[in-house]
Amino acid sequence: MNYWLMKSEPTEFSIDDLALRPGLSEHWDGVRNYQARNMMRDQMKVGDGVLFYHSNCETPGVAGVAEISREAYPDFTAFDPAHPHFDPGSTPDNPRWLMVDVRFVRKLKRTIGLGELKDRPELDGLALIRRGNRLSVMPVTPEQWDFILALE
DNA sequence: GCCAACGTTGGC
DNA sequence: GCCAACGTTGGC
Repeated sequence: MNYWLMKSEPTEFSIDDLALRPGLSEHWDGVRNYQARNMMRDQMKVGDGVLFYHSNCETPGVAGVAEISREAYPDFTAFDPAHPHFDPGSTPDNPRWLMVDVRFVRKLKRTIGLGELKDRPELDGLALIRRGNRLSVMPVTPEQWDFILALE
């Protein structure tokens, strides 16, 4: 079993939104980075743990826990010219982008802020806090997973 | 293959 | 709103 951190802007899709979805599950569209796509395609399995991270907002940080509920399949938002995530280079016959489904597990009692994560030497290797990091999907080690959730 | 220009991400 | 950092694009 693997662990992940996935970023979303809460104004677009937040942990609270996920909790309101039927079946508590929703597709995770809009990943447009090859490194992130490859991790989803090659490594993400049903049941993997996900730290739900709120980005580009008032309190950036880990806001909840989710799990992978469906493995990678074509991101259909790339096929729709009217969709903000449209990519003419991706077609149903030859999809360039993939998505997974995630299921709500729980919302944290408080958001564990980015600054707090940066302060912890135990998390030095975490991709999230590497300078200039732009991955929206990144791996988390079991040790990092336990450590972050213990901060709650 | 190089690299400048551009668009995006995301913290602040 | 600003801007640093990054990935992608495309001319050459």
